[in-house]
Amino acid sequence: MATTRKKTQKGEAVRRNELLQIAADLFADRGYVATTVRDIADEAGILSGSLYHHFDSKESMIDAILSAFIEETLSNYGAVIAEGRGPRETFEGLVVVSLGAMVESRSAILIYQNEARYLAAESRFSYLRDAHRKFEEIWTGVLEDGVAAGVFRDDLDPQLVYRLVRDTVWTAPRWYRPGGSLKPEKIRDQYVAVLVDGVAKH
Amino acid sequence: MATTRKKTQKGEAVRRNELLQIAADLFADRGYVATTVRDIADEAGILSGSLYHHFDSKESMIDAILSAFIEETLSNYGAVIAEGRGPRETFEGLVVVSLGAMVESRSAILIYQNEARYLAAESRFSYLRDAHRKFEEIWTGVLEDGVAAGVFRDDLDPQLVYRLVRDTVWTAPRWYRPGGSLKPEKIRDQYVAVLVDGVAKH
DNA sequence: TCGCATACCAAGCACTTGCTTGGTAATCTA
DNA sequence: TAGATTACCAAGCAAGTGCTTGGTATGCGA
Repeated sequence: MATTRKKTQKGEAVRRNELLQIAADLFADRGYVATTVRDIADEAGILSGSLYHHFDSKESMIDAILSAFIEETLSNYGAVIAEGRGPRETFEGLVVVSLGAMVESRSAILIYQNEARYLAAESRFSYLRDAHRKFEEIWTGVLEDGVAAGVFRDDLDPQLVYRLVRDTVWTAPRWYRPGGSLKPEKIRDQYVAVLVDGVAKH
Repeated sequence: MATTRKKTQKGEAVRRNELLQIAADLFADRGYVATTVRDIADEAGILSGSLYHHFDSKESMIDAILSAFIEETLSNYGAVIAEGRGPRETFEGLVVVSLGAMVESRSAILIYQNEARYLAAESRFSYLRDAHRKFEEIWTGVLEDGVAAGVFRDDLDPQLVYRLVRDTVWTAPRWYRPGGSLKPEKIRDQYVAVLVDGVAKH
């Protein structure tokens, strides 16, 4: 009867997400330009034209991937800030959730790192510039608080240290291998230790 | 006559290097795959077919760019090691020359960062894997020395910290703008301060 | 059981890609 | 000054690109 208002044969959005995951893995692996719609279709076991039943274009695929990643990351950052702890703990929290995304959103991070720069020039992807600015504001805000509170080094340049830390945590997915012997917890602990000691006043 | 054994109308290798620099800037900017031979030729003021008078293929261009960069970097690292100073000073020296390359070899670094991973799979570019291994040996060697000497933190994992530092210094060329208001010396000082304090024992 | 939406296939179009070919004006060498 | 070399142009080819079109088998709701 009709508790489910709409129900298709396989779950309308399920297949779409499957295809997005396949596309994301390929984009991350080979690069967006080097990945063809035929590559994606092959991996999904369909023909290239059939992708256009689910998506307007190849571009709309990377759009969906990047939008979801940004939304989730901003949400995670917001949760850390909302805890309202001290600069040192908040900084550590941002590092931890960034490295945590390495496990859950590895492909999306790699795509964001590799493709966002030139995509952001197109109006369709202007939200990338907004996200970029928000990320920077969050990180530099915490760093400035820490300097003002006297827990971070006096000579710390928030913008430069933000870039250092950002490059560090967002580049780790390049070499991190899910399921490998190098556990994310160990990476996290070493990174937190070095970065926190690096920014702290001694 | 004839102190110059060979002398062509413009200096044989000069034009080749001009074209390589143009190609490097484009590869760095748009990515190797996304850059067409027509792009390179346009920038050089010639037609695409004319490039093949100077180069066998598009691939041989990126080959020449990466080979030169690796040779120079290994040479620079070797000079730092050869000074035979302590782990802390040697570590600092490696950071400094890496960031120095950001100014002189910016495009090559970006290409190495963005394209080396998948190129290394091809036999033609197997030297990339060798270089990668040498880089790692140099950095982890210094880190291990520092731990053994008691100047670096006891819990330091050389391989992980190498990756952190490597990602940090080699990613900076992504946002560094030559000739901009942000001077390389300032970047260098901040990075050295944070990284050295991050790895040092307190 | 009928009508319809879903999820695909088969074929191919317009365009771009790296690269090749045949030729030519300018310069260097003997 | 004659021949060779250099550095390019003009034209185009084969392969591959994203995407479109028209069609079809399958399952769902009424």
